[in-house]
Amino acid sequence: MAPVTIKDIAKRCGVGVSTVSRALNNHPDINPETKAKIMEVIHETGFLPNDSARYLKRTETNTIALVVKGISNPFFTSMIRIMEDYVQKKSYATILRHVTAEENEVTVALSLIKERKLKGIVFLGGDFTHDPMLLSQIRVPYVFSTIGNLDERPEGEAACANIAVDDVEASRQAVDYLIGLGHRRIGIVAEGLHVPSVGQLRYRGYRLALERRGITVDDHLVYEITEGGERYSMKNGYIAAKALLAANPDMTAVFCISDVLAIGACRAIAESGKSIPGDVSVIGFDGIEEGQYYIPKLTTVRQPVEEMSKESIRLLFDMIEKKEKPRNIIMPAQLLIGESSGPVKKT
Amino acid sequence: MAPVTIKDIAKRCGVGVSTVSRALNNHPDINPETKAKIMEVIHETGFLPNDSARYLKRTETNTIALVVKGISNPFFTSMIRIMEDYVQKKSYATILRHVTAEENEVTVALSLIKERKLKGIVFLGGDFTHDPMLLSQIRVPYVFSTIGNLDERPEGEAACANIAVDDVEASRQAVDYLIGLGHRRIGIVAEGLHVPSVGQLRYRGYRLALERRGITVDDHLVYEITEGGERYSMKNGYIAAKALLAANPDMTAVFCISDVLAIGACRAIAESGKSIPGDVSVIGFDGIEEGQYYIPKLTTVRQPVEEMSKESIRLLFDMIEKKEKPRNIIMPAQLLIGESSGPVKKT
DNA sequence: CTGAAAGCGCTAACAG
DNA sequence: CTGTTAGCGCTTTCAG
Repeated sequence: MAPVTIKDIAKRCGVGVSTVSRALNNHPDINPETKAKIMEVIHETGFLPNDSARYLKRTETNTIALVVKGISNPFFTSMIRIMEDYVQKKSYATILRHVTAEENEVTVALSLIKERKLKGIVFLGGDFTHDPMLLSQIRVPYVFSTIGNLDERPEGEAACANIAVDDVEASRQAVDYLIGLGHRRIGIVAEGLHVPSVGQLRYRGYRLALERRGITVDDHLVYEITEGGERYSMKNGYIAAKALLAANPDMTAVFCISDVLAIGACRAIAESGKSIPGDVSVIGFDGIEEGQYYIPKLTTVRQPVEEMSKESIRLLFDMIEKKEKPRNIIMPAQLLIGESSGPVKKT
Repeated sequence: MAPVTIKDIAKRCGVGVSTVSRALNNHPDINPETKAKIMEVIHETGFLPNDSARYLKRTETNTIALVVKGISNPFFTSMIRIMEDYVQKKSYATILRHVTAEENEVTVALSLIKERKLKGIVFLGGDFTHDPMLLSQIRVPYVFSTIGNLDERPEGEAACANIAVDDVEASRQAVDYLIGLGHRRIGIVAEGLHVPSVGQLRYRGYRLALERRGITVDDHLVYEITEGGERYSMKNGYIAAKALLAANPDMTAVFCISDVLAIGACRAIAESGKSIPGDVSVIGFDGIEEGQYYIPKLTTVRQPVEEMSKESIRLLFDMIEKKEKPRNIIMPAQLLIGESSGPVKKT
């Protein structure tokens, strides 16, 4: 059964295909009556235009793409929603593309640009560094959102638009807050320590806080997640905290580089018979909604999701519509004090 | 800057376009040397074939689609992963399509089938009932997964393949377990009470449990979520429990029709100064991983995610490859006893 | 306002 | 093994 096409509609209406196309695309140059009749037949037959064919032919569309790596991360979920809303207000369409851990997000973007004739791209999550050759092939404006401070990137990528919090400084403050509470034996659950990554930046903040306060960094207190696949998972946080606890009975606080990890860590601590924050304080990073429903409510470094999302889109449209140059924007992070942190227990 | 096409590659290699196409698609009828040379040029130029054009031309592809409504629901996240793996083992490609609350999943599926020449569809989440006219237009095998027991569906849809747990019975057992623990004043946080939906089935199980034990159903203990958008959210669970608690000081247990709701409810109970399960027991539904990291660990009705996912794909392929008829499969749910439920406090 | 005709980039016969 | 050719379904000039 051949599917119904624009030709069939044209035949049934006794008009040419171009007229049907005009009806479909809300073209002004069409008789309202003709249009009404065509639309009726379209509904009757349940005709759905073939997007592949449309995009193949079109030379430009008002569409941008959100290319997301790690879609299961709840931190991104809310950003996606806000961005989609905001793009819609600009009368642009959004296409959401999830890339797996194995795919290269730049390649995926390149492919989408060609096929969907995109006006711009927002990258959410994903790798910190990219092949400059590949990157240079992107001929439309694009923005990296929440992928770490640009200044930390290799030289070649300095021209990219970028929006993020100052991961190093925000982490430093979080750990400094723990130190202020009297903690000295502070663990960290991190990832990507030896490659340019958000994890590395946050780890650097951790070290910085300790060093400035004259506390020696003890490698036994550093847990690096190396497990493949979804690194930022509760399970990994759980495993990490178990290991840290076992190796450091004197540890009184843990800084986790994401809330999801922190939740897993809390569970491990609770299971070991210790109380939070009585025996061990826990701090996360991101400020996901879930953390506020956790018991205890998570202390965390809150990234300004709403503003970052809007700013990402704003920046992208500045480049698309006003031909502005890529900018590098640092957003303020905020330490959100919940119930998972407290003063160190007097001994 | 016109993007590089298959023609450019052909020209640069001094071959015809069809030879390039053959190289691209691993066609056997091609000289290995020619192919190697073509592939080299392809990599050099960074050529990416235009999928729209490919799919437009192709008459069939070994592809199935996962059409998911409510992608932020963690319960689906793991199912998606398992299904994708399993489909890959069958040497088929998967395309994951997220549909928003406003979109109609059947329409989306219809459009995908035409464009991507799909062999089959799995619907995950989404509406319980569909326009039979629309449904009948789907000309490839499809399976509804975790969308409630088919027997409860209107007559016209009896021919659909369906995989789910027995929502009514599983809910009945969960509530019966609470009754066995001595609870009499049991609240429920549900959704879609008056429309055919998973929520309605689970609510029916709740009523059934009470009735069989001779406990009168008290409408004050029933909270129906009506808030638009994402209904299954921690926030809604939180709001619901707050309301139930305020209206029923004597309530000693709450059955939530999803784990996400249950987590929100726990937080509300904890904030009201009551203890879980000391003062109030909480039971969820789904068995998401997150629930096992929650404090207290959630008591829940666990859906067999792994088996349901595999069975969904197996069923779909039985229909695709062996031309089997649609079947209706009921999977066993299992009450997973955690730390959020316990005997009613003696007064 | 409307129709005819020319492709978009690719695959799939069909001849060599 | 390889090149030529005819469209896939649609949008878009370009003439009416």
